[in-house]
Amino acid sequence: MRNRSVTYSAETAFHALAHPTRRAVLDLLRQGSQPAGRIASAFPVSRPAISKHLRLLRRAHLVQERREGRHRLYQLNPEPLKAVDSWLDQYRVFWRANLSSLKTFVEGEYAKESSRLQKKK
Amino acid sequence: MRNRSVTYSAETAFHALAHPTRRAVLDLLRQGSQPAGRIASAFPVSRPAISKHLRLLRRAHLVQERREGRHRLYQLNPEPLKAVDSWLDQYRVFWRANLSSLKTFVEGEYAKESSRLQKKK
DNA sequence: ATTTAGCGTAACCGTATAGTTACGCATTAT
DNA sequence: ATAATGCGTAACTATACGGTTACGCTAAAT
Repeated sequence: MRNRSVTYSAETAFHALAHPTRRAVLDLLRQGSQPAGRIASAFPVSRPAISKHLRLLRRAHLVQERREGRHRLYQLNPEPLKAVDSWLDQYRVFWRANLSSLKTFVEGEYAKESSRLQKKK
Repeated sequence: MRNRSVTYSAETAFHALAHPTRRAVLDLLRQGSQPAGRIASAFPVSRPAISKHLRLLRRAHLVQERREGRHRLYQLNPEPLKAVDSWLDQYRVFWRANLSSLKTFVEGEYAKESSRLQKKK
């Protein structure tokens, strides 16, 4: 079977990652798939609360659900994180560069724009 | 002067990045610092709305404000993105690994847990 | 000295979020 | 057949969020 690679939007991924509990759920799942109840018991909030976080993670395709008897096993799917990674990619050059030289560059850029700014109306 | 490197929490950064407009603002600032008004004019929402987004980005230390006469120049600060990057780092191994072998690994992990799961009360 | 420009903040509003408890539906155990 | 387990969903509540308009302060322009 061919390795069909799907691309996910960074949009839903970023949104899903915004909540600390959801990031912690993913962190937990790095150790292996776990049933919903076990995931819930790892957090100080109620089971339905976790259930809702899991739904959001499912929608973001960050986890996959698999029914196993009366259990629902959640498995990590790291694919959408690639989109986050490539968004970050555009910024790596900025934090890798020497910061003071970056500052100079940025200020230079604004200087260039400055005249245009004045002219604008 | 020493290069004092500060570490920022991933928490506020993730939260700030959750909104598409704020990510777009950062994208805009990659081209160089800009005054608030110019930033606002690049978006279909009102100026106060952008002002609030900028406040959030400021709190996350993703931008820095600098007064220049009656202008307020906003400058990108990529530092907190490092925290996001290192969070992602723990996941790179997962998406780099062959997915089918990852699946096998994860299922194996659960199998190992399985007996413990049964015993739990 | 007034006026205009640039921009943040306050007050307000509708909607989304994150949490709760109550309930219901499968699946396994007895 | 009945009871218990695992887990999602509905209904509800409080708070956060993102947007708006109105306002006010400071800096430049006239």
